[in-house]
Amino acid sequence: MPHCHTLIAALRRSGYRLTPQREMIVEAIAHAGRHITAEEIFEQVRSRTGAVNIATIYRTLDLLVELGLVSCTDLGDGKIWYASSHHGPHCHLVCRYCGCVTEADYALLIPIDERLREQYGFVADLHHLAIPGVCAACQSKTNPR
Amino acid sequence: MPHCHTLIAALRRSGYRLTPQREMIVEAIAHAGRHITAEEIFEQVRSRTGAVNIATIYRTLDLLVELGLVSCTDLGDGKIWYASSHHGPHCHLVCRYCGCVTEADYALLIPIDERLREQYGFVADLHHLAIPGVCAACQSKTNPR
DNA sequence: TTTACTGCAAATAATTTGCAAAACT
DNA sequence: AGTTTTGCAAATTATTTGCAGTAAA
Repeated sequence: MPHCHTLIAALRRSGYRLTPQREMIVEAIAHAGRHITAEEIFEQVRSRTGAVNIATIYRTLDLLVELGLVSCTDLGDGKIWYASSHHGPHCHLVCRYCGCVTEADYALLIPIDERLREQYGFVADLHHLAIPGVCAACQSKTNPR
Repeated sequence: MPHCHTLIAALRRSGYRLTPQREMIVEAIAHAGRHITAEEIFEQVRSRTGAVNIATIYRTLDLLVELGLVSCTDLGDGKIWYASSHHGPHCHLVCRYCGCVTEADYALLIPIDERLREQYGFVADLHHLAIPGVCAACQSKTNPR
């Protein structure tokens, strides 16, 4: 488990205390290998020890995001999805019918990044962009207009 | 006020009843000329007559969205933003510091639209995409890493 | 007159907060 | 020891829902 150690070390280096709760939360995120919600982390940690509170999960996540160790994305489903910053950039294709989320190549956003910077002076955070639409599987189910 | 009449006519044509509440809600959206929230519509309509319920606003908005007369966008601030479909396609640049929202040209998303279709079979709904980042004004306030 | 629509009030659901007790360093 | 961090429970916020009464058609 090398990656969660990096995160834990970063927490320490920033002057924050290492508690068993934080350690377990960090491990849950680092080992997930995908985006997870606060609730999922809560369930996962609770099944290991029983001793955690959902408020602690939220507070720790806020901290990790602020330190830049974890990224968060709003996929428009009312929850916030978290992932280790180690998880490379990509965008999320969110289907409005089945709700499925596909990760797409980040490269196709690069030209947009540049143009937003030039034309609007806007530095976009495209590393976890959520794009709504209809997935390939749901294409046929949709009534053609 | 020609545009709200279009929406009202469309409601009628679809077999829905025209109530004073719906009329006022539709007018609020059509005349806003920008995206507004359910709460804003509520306040606006209430100041005109006092007789509306927030639940009615939500139910009417759901209906209008379903009929395709109104579009809704999640700008990641916990609210849903509504606009008349008459309001042309564009994307929203949402600043994560000051929260300001800038409308950007839709044209720069067209290449992405095409590539998502080709490579992933995903038909993106980019007409009101929200892009998180940092606006020009907040650029200087941010601590350079 | 029929039944779609509204108002009201209570229910959700995810997240946040205040405060006293517990535990890192 | 001293301050950070946690747990608990209550608060918040945006939105939804059940149901009985009201009003378009």
